[in-house]
Amino acid sequence: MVPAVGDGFDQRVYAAVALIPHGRLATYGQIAELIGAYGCARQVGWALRRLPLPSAVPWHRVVNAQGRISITPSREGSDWIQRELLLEEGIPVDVEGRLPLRAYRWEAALSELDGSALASSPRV
DNA sequence: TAGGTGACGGACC
DNA sequence: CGGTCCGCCACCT
Repeated sequence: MVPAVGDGFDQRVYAAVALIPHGRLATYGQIAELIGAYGCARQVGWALRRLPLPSAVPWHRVVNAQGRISITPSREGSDWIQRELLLEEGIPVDVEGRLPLRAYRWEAALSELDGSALASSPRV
């Protein structure tokens, strides 16, 4: 169903992030590509920034492609909260935000996309 | 309207 | 490894 209000972008980002399994990780670019917005990793970051906390969306499972939590003052602490949440899920995170992305990276399966809000993406 | 900014990514050095 | 640069695109002066 198409969202009644607003830009579907944020909604699609949240829908994609919601698919990330517990204890697994995805990158901003990965989420972007997943919703048919290849190259729009930054926009994914902004969408998560607009996410009111606390949230049911597992936003903490999204990290950058360099395998580290994006730590910046503009997040006003949500970056450290992200580290805490990941540690709780069993993912070892460096004090500098570095983590073993290769080992915990989530590979999205087409079967998981079917029927989700992502289906509204243009067919290739 | 123009220009600076950023929860990014990839190429280079 | 780490540091820079550049392309990217929506936001915010």
